[in-house]
Amino acid sequence: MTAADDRDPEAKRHAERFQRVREAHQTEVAEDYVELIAQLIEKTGEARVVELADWLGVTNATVNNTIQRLQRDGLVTSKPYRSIFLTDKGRGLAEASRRRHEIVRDFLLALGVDSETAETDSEGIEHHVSDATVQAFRRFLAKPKS
Amino acid sequence: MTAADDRDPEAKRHAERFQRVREAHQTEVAEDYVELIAQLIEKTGEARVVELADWLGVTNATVNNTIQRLQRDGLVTSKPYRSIFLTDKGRGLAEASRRRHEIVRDFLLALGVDSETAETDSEGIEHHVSDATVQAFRRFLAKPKS
DNA sequence: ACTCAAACTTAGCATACACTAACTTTTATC
DNA sequence: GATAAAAGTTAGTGTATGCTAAGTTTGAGT
Repeated sequence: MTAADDRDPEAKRHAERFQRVREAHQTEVAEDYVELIAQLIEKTGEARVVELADWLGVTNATVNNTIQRLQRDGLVTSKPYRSIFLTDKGRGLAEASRRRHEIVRDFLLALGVDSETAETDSEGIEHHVSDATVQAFRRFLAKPKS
Repeated sequence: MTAADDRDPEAKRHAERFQRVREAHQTEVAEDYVELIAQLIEKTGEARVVELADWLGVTNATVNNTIQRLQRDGLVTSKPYRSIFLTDKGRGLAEASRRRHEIVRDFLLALGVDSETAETDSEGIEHHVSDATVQAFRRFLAKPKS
């Protein structure tokens, strides 16, 4: 394997970063769903397909589809025509997502971004901030404001 | 249309945000490609399939596929077995993406994030920051450091 | 000018995520 | 308790994004 690895090392690093972004993509939907499911359960006592569809802006059929994948992946449980529950794993992911989401949103607000933008952008950004960046956001939030 | 719109207005706002994130997703790949194509052309004089594949960490076949879509969308031109060129539209998108990407990366660095993390996270974040947030990042960068 | 490796393309496949349309189950109301 | 509306499900479709395997074209070196 002398020949195989003589790629431009910069290209290699670049490619690795992209691969990480692609991986993040695969968990985005799952994170959004479990986060929302947790919120709905907290707020209304249960999470139903129509509610999820309403909050996500997709059809019932799409939600159903996704819920099946989440179930396959061990994040939720649900029986036909019944409401949806989080597994321990799902609850853990929901908690972590919620915390990260809040920090990103609060950080943007602290930076002077208007609240509607902070809500929207944090929704997209939250899935792409590593722990190191979250820590940096936290440090900024902890700092006195001048 | 009295009945159709009596949804929870909070749900409605939430759904709209998600729709925006979903839309951003559709342009992410295009942005990454044209940004990289512009860089390769600048650096080496041309953009070839193998190079793109190498820098993106995907196969040649995947690049080919994507290039065809970009061509359909008017962002690049290319003839079989030849190198890839940006259209005016593609160049415009590449420029805008590069600028936004740089600001996000510089912002993270200024915040104290280590450089490898800044590179990786900015790659994911850049597609989800609105103009308003970019402005906030800019303001922060312009500010004297204490 | 031949030859062969590298580059590129094509075909076929898989998964995620979205949709509509049609159907079934549950539930609320009379 | 019958029935209609609401909720949920299923089937079928489409696009984006990825892959492997097999083929074609180009171009470099002899």
